Amino acid sequence: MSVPEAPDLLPDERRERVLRAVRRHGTVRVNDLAQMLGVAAITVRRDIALLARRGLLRRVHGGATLPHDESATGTSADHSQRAHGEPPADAAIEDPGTSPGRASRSLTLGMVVPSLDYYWPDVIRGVREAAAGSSARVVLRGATYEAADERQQLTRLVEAVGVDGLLVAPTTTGPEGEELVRWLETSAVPIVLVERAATVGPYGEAMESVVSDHVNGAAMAVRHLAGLGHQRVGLTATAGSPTTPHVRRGWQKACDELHLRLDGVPDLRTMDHRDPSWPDTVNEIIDACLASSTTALLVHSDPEAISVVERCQERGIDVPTDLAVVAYDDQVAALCDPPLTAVRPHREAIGRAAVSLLTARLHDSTGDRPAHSVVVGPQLIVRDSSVPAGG
Amino acid sequence: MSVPEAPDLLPDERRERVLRAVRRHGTVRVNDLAQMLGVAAITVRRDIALLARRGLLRRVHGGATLPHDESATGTSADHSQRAHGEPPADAAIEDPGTSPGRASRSLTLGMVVPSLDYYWPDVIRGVREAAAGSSARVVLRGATYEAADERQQLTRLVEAVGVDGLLVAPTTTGPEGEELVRWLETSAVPIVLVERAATVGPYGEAMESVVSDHVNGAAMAVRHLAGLGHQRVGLTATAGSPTTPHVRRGWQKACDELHLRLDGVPDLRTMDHRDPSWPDTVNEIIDACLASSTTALLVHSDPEAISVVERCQERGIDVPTDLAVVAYDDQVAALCDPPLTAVRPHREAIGRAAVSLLTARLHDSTGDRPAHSVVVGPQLIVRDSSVPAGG
DNA sequence: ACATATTCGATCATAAACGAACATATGTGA
DNA sequence: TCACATATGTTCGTTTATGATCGAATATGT
Repeated sequence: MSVPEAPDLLPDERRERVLRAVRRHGTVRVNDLAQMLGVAAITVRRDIALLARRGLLRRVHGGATLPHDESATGTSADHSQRAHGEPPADAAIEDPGTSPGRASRSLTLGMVVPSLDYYWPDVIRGVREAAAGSSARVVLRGATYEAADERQQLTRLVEAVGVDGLLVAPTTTGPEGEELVRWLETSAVPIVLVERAATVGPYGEAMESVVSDHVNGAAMAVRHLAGLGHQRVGLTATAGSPTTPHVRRGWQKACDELHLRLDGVPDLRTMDHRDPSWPDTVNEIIDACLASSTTALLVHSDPEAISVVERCQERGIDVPTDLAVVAYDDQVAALCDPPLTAVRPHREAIGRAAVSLLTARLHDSTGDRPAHSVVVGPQLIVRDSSVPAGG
Repeated sequence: MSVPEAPDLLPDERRERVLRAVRRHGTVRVNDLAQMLGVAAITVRRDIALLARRGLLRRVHGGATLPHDESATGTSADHSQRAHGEPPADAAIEDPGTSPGRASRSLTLGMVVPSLDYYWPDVIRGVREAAAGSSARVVLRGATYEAADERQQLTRLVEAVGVDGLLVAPTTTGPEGEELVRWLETSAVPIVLVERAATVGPYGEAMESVVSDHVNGAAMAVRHLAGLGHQRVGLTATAGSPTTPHVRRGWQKACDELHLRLDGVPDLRTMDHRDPSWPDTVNEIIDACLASSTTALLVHSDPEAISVVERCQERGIDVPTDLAVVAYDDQVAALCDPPLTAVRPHREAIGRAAVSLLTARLHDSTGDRPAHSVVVGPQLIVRDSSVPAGG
């Protein structure tokens, strides 16, 4: 369950979100929305009243639902004529160039993700939305980070469930990873890797994949900080994460390009914030910055970033004046005080793109469709932890 | 202090930036913009009001968002077509009858390619096919490799033809390239780069693009040759081509990975086969291979590869026994005798993917769709110029 | 039906955003 | 140089957005 998201939105943006929530879930409760949007219930009510007046949704006691007949009102530009009851699909539906009369047997897509509590829920949401938009069904399996487990899940999905294609976020590092990829290669159904990439075959052809451009994401953070005048930008990243190597590469690349010094600048790999040793680690991180007069720090995973900022404040180090902090990942970064500047991989877009890619392949009739890889650019959300003035 | 920027811009430039910010982020806040642009809030407000009057964005309390029916009015509304008296701005009060959802209005896509006689016809075919599949219209313009020319074409497409989006294969190298990219950034319509990539903005965000993975394409060729036992794999590539750097990088990378020697191995950049000096160049290429006992050669552009093979045969050098040849590009490679093994960038797929990407963006209603880049994997077509016996 | 728990909405208070009017540049052309 | 248009910033009163309070209205369970 995601934390109450509280980036202060424009009134109009908020209403847009209310509308999206209604379309996605069919019905919404005032209080849920209020909590989610970080505003008072009365505000949500007023929003709903406004939207209802425009015919965009229907007010009911306790919340709102989809309007009964949308086409009659005609006031909505972007979503009309959706039969009520079927929520979704303001998603980007990528039509794979198939002609309209194509056999539209509804597809079943299998998805295996390494965890269900971090990062992936948003990806899954994107998958769900996009799948609903092309009336495909999604069968979800959560695996641990053990490759054997993943193979079991995958086998089941293909053989027992009979999915038409797979979205897989597998372990691709280490020996089991290699083996898993080789196993995937032999799969009977098309596969799209999600947030992973791999090459297969004797010549090292690329597998189909959808990934965030973490390299450029990290580079963007560095460029932002360099633009603010910082000469020494440090990095700390959780050792276990698959994205860490990419973040580090992007950080290095951008520092090189901008001729920022790297000698002595912290480049740390740490446990994550749930590890018992974390409190000590935070101090070490901060000490390393102080010792090397590093004035800006990119912190992989926003919970860790929040932790660093809090400790800085306890130690009398002002953020952003003494140390500018940018979080890599934007799940909870907005909730910190001050709100953290963060690089946000667009997780829903990843999910949507993965479905697009897989359905495009499944609909391909030519048979010589080459492997497509989609790279989704992260966004840099500038908040207060990096810029001195107000925001 | 000096946050992102402070250079005082021309009013018009500033408005372009406002517009760009809205297009990039979906919504913007007056205060954020004011700070970013280094002007007072009232100025931003006035800009927003002006732009809203032209229908280029929608005013909301606290900022601005994308206009509701962007594709309908936004692009060509500027001068032609529309009487001055009627600001289409309040088309925000949607016309009920005409637009029952944005998907219905057929799109017009503009495309500018650097040439019409090599490589691009197949890309264009892919574009045409995909566009027809989603009943979009394509307006094509050929430009030379001069950036000024491209800008003229692009301006015309946007302002006179009124395209909804652009597929552009621009010059992105050299100073004109930089400038062109900056110009593209301010464009009023979404853009997808084709076979090019670029980053924009203060943080270097990626532009939307569709490219062939020439790096891995070349690497695949090397892996193929290494798999056949070759220890020294040379490269020759035409100096003028934009793909050459990628091919070279892939070749180097694969050689490194496979621990193939690079010292003394030919790494040549040449004129193309229409240059008067080409016949001499071919001999030099072959001589370089003989001199360094290089037994395999990757040749950029298949006409050049054919030429090399023919000369080899004239000189009594057997292909593939004495020298294995792989062509990079597969337009005419199959017609050689022996047929050439070739790396084939899937040009039609490039075109199709570009249309998919652009239409997906044009249909996006959320406004926070991040930049997607599609990387299409080339295929290695193994023929007789690399494998000795029956392949 | 009754009791209880929510939910709703009128009203007021506060904060932020807005815009009219005026003031101050910064050019531009006679 | 002056007259004049344009562009921008400042002040201040007005409008909009939001939250808190509290009595009324609406569900829900017995």
